[in-house]
Amino acid sequence: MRLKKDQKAQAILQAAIKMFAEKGYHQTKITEIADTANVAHGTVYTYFKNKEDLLYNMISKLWQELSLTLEEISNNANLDPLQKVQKMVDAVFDVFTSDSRLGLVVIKEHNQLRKKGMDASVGEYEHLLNSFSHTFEQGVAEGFFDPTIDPDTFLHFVFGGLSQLIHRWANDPRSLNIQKVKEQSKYFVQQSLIKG
Amino acid sequence: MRLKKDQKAQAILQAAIKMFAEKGYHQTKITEIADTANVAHGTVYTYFKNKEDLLYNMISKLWQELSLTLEEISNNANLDPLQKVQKMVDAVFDVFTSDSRLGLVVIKEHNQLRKKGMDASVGEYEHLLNSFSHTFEQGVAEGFFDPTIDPDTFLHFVFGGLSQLIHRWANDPRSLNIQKVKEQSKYFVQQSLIKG
Amino acid sequence: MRLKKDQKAQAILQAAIKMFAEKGYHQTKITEIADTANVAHGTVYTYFKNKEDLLYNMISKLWQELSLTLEEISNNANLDPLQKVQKMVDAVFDVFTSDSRLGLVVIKEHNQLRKKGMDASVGEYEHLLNSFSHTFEQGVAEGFFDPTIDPDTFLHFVFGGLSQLIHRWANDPRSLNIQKVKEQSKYFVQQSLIKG
Amino acid sequence: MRLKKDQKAQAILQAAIKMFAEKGYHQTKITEIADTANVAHGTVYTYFKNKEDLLYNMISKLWQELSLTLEEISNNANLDPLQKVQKMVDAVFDVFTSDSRLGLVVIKEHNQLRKKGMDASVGEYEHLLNSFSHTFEQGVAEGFFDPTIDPDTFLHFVFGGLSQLIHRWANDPRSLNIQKVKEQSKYFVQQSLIKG
DNA sequence: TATGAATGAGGATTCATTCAT
DNA sequence: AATGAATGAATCCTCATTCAT
Repeated sequence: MRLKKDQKAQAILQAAIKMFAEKGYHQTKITEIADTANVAHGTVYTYFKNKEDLLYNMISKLWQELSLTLEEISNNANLDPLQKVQKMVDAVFDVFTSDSRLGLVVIKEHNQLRKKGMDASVGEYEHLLNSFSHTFEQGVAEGFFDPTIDPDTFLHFVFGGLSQLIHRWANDPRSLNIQKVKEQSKYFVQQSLIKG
Repeated sequence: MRLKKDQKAQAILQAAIKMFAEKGYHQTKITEIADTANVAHGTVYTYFKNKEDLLYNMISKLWQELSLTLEEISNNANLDPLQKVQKMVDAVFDVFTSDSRLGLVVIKEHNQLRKKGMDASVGEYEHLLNSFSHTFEQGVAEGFFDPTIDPDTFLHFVFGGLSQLIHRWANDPRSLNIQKVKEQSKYFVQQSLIKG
Repeated sequence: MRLKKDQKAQAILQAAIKMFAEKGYHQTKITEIADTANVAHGTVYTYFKNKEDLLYNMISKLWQELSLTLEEISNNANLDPLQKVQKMVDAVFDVFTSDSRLGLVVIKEHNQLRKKGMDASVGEYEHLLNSFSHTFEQGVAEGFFDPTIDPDTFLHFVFGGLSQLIHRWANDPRSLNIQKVKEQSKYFVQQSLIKG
Repeated sequence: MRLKKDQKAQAILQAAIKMFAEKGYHQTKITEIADTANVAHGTVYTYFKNKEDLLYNMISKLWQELSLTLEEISNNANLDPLQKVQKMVDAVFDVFTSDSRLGLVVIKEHNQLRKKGMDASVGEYEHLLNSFSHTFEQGVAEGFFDPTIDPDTFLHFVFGGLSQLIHRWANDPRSLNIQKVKEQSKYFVQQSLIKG
């Protein structure tokens, strides 16, 4: 029973991801999500508070996943700071491209939540920032990274860059070779970080 | 008469920029724009076809401006490729921060048009891409830039990074020192481009 | 459930007939129809695509009814051609006066649909025409009717005449004795048809 | 100056007739009429009180013309009652088909005015009715016409029949031979009127 | 008189959400 | 839990009419 319940919620969430990615949040009707999930539209409200809650759920899910992964990387004693940063970039790509539609939704509609002060990512984002900052400081202390770089600025810059690339790719996967893009991105990051 | 007409259209456009930046496209009512511009809501339709046309106008205006500036930089024979790229980054910051609200709208709502195939920027964006690609190739030929870099990927990456930073700043100007951010951005770009 | 559903649709349709007859199609607001039917205005759109669809439904319903009746008369072997025509006139009166308001709407607003190419009646009208033409030809063949009459012209003439009378009556039932009008009409038709 | 003024009013009225006939009253915008008449749309209000006044003008104009003609026929001592009626039918056809578009407007949009109690035709229609009634009574008195006929009913019947035929013809002039239709109509009228 | 920018009343339609079954 | 009929707030856009120039 418990399992079944989750399955239906999952089906609805997946349907919402699909539709939000294809048509955008505002252009997607609850009815379309319900149809895609093969349930009555009233059922959506059994599992989710409202339309925005669907968005909240999928976005925070991805953020949590990413935040957790970055933390693990940050705490991995077997990696040097540069390796950690490289792995972090990999992780961002992996999370966003594992479900390209979900990634697209997060990138496209994240502002939607921000406006309403429902920003689920605030907490997760700080978490993520901390993981990176920690790694960056470690890198500076160990003489790997350029100490004149502001980690906050750098993080936003890189995150923006990766988002843009992933967004392009998700919209038209054939226009970009995602593996090459990933390698190039890691290279940009490395070049920017290491001491000139 | 002609001047007056343009003035009213400008007032409405400015009001729309203000409201779209503050509340987002979908959350802004035509009535609010009209109120802000001190005209009756019907007047909006005297100057603009519909709500989306307002967005189209402001976005394409900024894109055109940027596209033109980048082309000029690209064609400036007095600058070496690295200087050109630095100036291009400056130009992006300048355009997007000259009217922080307009910049915010463009970054936030650009997808809105993309969906409808009204993407005014497609043409301008290609133009912009060409200006950069040209400069990049020149830089490679003259031995300044790393030839393994894909200019397309790099451009998207940098553009994404800059967008993200500007977006953060425009939402809360006190959270970031825009001049420092600009300098840092140029540094990242330079580090990524020049031969390791 | 099925029954209930139809009942509500019927209530809305009846309300629309009432309002369209009283105020005309363009002067009637959806809200008025909904109020008259004691439902929320949104409910109208649960059962009908839009305002025009309401008109379409009521008009095509009456046309179908009439078309069917005329066909039955036409095929009735127990009647001679003149009797058939007389019965046809009766049928027109009966259909249009059974719900005087519906009749009024059909006569008043039929053009509304015609403009949009939604003319449901085109098919039914041809059907009706055929029933009459068939009867007319039979009448000519059997020597009852004047062969110099063009059945098409005659049909339009009679239909126009009946419409006008019914229209007058429906607008102000006390101004005309509908039974007398019916008898007179049948007399005109008979006089026009039979051989001079 | 006086002439010029009338010319402009005429141009606007003609434009309105054209547009109302083509698109119907509600579907025609003042701007379209003004464009067709090659004046600014504000100018329409210099010559006509409002949109409905345009309709009123064209309709009452035609009614007056017809009313006058019928009166002349009615008073013509050189014609017997049957000849008068025949001429009256001719007159109806002539008036309505002289400007087929105006005829169409009158037939299509006459109700529009009736609703608002602006029925310009009330006076003229009574006039017209009187002309016919007078002729009919003369015909009965002189033994030409069937005294059991109610002239009111007959008039409405005939007027409806003629309207319908003219309407069909005006909408698609090639579908009906108007001269034949006229002759047939006169025949129907004659057959209905004369003593069985 | 002529113009056309400005007005704003007016109304159709959508769709997220509720709730009786 | 599941359904989907019912709701009505929300808002865009139209266009007849006015009036300052």
